[in-house]
Amino acid sequence: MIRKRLKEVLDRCFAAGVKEGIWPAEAADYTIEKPKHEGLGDFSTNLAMVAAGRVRKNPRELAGRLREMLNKECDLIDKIEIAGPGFVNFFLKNEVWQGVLPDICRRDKDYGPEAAGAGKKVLVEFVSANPTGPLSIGHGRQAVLGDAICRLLSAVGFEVSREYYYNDAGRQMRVLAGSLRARYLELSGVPCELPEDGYQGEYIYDIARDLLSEVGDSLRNSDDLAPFQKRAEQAIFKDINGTLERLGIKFDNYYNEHTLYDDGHIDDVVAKLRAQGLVYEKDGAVWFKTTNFGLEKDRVIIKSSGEPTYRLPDIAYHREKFRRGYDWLVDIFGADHIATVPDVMAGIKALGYDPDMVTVVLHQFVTLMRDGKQVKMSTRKATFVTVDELLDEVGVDVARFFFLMRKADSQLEFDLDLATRQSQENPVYYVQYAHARLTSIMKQAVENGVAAGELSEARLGLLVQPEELELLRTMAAYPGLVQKAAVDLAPHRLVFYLQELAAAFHSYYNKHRIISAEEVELSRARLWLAHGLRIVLYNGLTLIGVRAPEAM
RNA sequence: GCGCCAGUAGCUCAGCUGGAUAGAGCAACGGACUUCUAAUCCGUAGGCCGGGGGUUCGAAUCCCUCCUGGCGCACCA
Repeated sequence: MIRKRLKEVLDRCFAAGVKEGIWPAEAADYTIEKPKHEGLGDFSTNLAMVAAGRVRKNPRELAGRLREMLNKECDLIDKIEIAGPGFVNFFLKNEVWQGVLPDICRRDKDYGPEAAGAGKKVLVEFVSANPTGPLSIGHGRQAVLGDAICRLLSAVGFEVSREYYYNDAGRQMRVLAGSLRARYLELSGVPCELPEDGYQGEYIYDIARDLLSEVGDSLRNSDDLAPFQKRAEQAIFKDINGTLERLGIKFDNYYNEHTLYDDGHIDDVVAKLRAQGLVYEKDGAVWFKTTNFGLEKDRVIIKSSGEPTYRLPDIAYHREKFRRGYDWLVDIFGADHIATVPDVMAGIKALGYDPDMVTVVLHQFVTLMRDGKQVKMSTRKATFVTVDELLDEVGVDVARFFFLMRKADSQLEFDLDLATRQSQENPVYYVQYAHARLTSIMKQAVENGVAAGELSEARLGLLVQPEELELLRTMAAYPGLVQKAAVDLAPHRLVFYLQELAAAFHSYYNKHRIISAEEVELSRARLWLAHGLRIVLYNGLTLIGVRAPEAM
């Protein structure tokens, strides 16, 4: 907000300067940012340096001209300094910062970004785990990441649809059904080996036990895998959905790969590609000429067995997403799925759609650390830790916060020792504690008869301590930060911001008293500051799906 | 061999569109509770931003190259 106001002033001066021939119009790509170090002002611009680079003039001289022009604009700016190689630093008036508080308090839960994406429809696909077993830690990261991204996009005005894509057919599911059948037979007294590459997890036994107690041994002589497959899928989806519910995640739609076959989309995609000469037969299989799109080699889309590979439905699925009329498609995949991305993009392009409308967020893996050592996980041996087990151990708030602490590109080391610590070093509690503390102060104030009074009568000009102004500056940056985090699909920035804001508050709290019977006016102003802080913390925590407790 | 991601303090990681003196948490060390919640704070220490070249007013950030780690490179998903 404030940056925007300053930018308008600066743009006006820049335009005037262009007219006078002081700097060229091409220098318009200058930026305005917050200096890294204290004492360099509230904002800073590189305008003079960018311009000087174009016309071979001394940047400090141009900075001087800029300052002269800006000196007439005094409603925001208190002081202007020229520093370093030619930065122009702005020191804004305290009133500017104090002025953000009424805005925050009045908007309350609505305080945040403007709806820049207004009306645009975005489809976010995430989790998309096939029903072959419980959600693992990696899925957990993806689920929370995807959910946070959705929340952010909604916050900036996008119309968000959350979709879970799954496949309940094919080899994987047959193996799953075979595994269940084996366990079922074993439990009903018929010795039976797991099929090759079978699912070894304990959860298969659980499903088998339920099945046995329900239908008895009536399936003992059945060679048909269908009832086993159906049973396994139902049970596993129930489990997955239970986990997602615990995490506070809801999907708008579950898209079954099978509908792509039923509705003829698979055949149609092949026909369309074939019509363009992008498909050929070799070794009994059907190949897609991905080399036409700059890729290294062609890929099989229909196996010699007649079964499509995952690529074909993936392409058809993405085409359906386009056809359903979204403005933006976001896919969230684990790093192990990277190989599919170029193939799908090639397919989309071949079918006449714009791959630039798809953004793929690839996230790296999660390693669990316990007692300073890595917890070894293997899906095959079923030694993985499930999201459910993690939630049992650390709770939803901690799990969500930890999953969001790293950018998607980084591998995430989940430190269970740190996560389970109920106090001190745990960053989740650190932020939550700030909110609880603020709540407690507000309550305390009422009990002591030092109520904040009317906002319109509060003397916010009394908030002149460096720590207070710093808090106000940070609070003012919140909407812009959320905005940027949303369009960049980077929720970790919000997590870092919240830690920063909490730290600034804790520090302030230890240095200054908010409630004071002697200085009533100051108390009132500070209580409004506390109120505003509480709003920003609450909104930020809510946006990442972490609770903002009133007491701890 | 090829592709993607990463390499920043002892450990885990931020660092947005290239900006000024490189940031946080944890761990370590030394302090602060008769006071609004000490799940807190203050202070100290800790760095060839993997190496080497380049681009420019200016590089952790961009380009090239090499090294290390992770993940891919199926007629699995």
